[in-house]
Amino acid sequence: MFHNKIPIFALQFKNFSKMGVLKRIKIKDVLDSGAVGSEVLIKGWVRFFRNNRFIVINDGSSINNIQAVADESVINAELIKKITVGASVAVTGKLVESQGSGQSVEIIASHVEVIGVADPEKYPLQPKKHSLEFLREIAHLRFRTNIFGAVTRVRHAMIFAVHEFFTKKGFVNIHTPIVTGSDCEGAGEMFRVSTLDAKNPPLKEDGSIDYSKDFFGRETNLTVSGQLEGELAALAMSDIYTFGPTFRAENSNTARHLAEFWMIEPEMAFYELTDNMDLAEEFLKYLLNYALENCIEDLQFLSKRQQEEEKNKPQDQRSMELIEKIKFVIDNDFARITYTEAIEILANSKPAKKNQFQYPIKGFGTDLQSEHERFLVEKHFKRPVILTDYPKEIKAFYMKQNQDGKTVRAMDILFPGIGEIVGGSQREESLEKLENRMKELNLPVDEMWWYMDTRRFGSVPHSGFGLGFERLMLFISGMGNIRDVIPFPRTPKNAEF
RNA sequence: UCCUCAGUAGCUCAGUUGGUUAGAGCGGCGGACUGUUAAUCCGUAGGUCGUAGGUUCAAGUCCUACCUGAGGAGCCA
Repeated sequence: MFHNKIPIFALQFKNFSKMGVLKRIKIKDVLDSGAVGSEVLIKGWVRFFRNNRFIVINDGSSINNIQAVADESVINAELIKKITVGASVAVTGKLVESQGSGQSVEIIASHVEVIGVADPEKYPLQPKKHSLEFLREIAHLRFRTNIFGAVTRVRHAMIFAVHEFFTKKGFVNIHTPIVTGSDCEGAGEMFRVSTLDAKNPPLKEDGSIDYSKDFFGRETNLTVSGQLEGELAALAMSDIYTFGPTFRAENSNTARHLAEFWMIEPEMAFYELTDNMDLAEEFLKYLLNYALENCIEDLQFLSKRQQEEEKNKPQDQRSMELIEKIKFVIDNDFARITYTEAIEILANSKPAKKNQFQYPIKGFGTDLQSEHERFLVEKHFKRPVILTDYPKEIKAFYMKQNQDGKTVRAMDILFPGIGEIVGGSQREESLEKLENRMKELNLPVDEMWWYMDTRRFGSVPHSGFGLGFERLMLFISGMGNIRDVIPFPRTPKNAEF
């Protein structure tokens, strides 16, 4: 996806090593080159083998396969038995225009080698549709399917685009710690990290576990967010971002939650809430646009897959066509409203008046539920929505308090079908206000001395947000389950592979 | 964690109010086939019906518990 079309002479030149030996070329490059007449060597895995003659091969470089045509003179009966779905092969031959109708070019094989056989009695992937649930059980092999090939390539493109966007904007990438000693990151249950003997841990006099004997000399966990450390860096480097794994030990069993997921967290000094929203919106649109420009074939395939999956659904429950949906988000401003305005809209909405909300809107202070967010995004505004200025009670301690004494400078971006894709805020830069809020919430101010120091010395207004990378992948791929947009999902009761 | 649904061949599923020997398509295996497109055609093997109890003359089918998965909810990104 990052290669330009290679002119024929270039392909022919790259085709051979200095020793004059034919070099392997990726199938994507062969197809893009259109270098009909060239001698090529391709290597990959057999997807189909038809009529003892047509070997269809994929090497992961493209959603598209290449067909090799092998005469009896090239593959004898013994070799034919080894060419099965899933086997790895190397094919040498001349690239020609195809006589068949399913592909524009194909390779007339002069030599076929089976590199590794795949016992067809045991190989679980058949040339037919498999359920996504079944493929999850064979996650080690599902890269070999069209769907996961496409998702994996798009995922890579998005990773690259994240770094490109921030690099272009002068942001600095920070690796924040994965093992953390702070227990007030306030984002849910954490996984303990310990080298103590689980059956027989050292105890203190009162019978509690003595973590001073543990590896780090204190109780430690896997991080639930790199934000606090990100703030430290931003208050010196100006603009930073993190892109790392995050762990939540919540017993969440949904299509939108993982116990281990990847999060992008930019943190910007001298940014107020509006700057923060502007950046987040620009960022999301950049990523979507990057996908359209670099992954169109994969997106077209994923779009077809989604439509196929949804064809049995009633018309009004079907998703907008994937590429159309992506373009729509790029082309339209996100709606921006305050929490208080959202409550008003919801209170006056049809479902509220007809008592159709499972959780009724009880005015200011009501925590918005999925059904409310969905109404705002999918029914009322019909585009992404940024909600700001939430009641301080339902948000984290570090968010900047507004003058009204009731709300904080938070912002959540809600996407259709996904819900919250971004959560962020302007941070409280006043040492006094931050300390008071932490005391109200019984948070250990002393233990957080390093965090408080940034407010003590040269504090400035600053903001940041977190983007759940897999949620972005859900939106961009049209997949319905977050377990299908990460190679090896970690969820309650599942850490296989 | 809560609610609902599901678990039958390698995969996708059918299996009636409990009643003889549990079926199909795909895949596999054997064979045919030199321009196929999820190739096609002929033949064939393959099942402790999620696990453990229970009800019954009789359980894939009914009951209980547990395991696993899916959809929805909560928590959130």
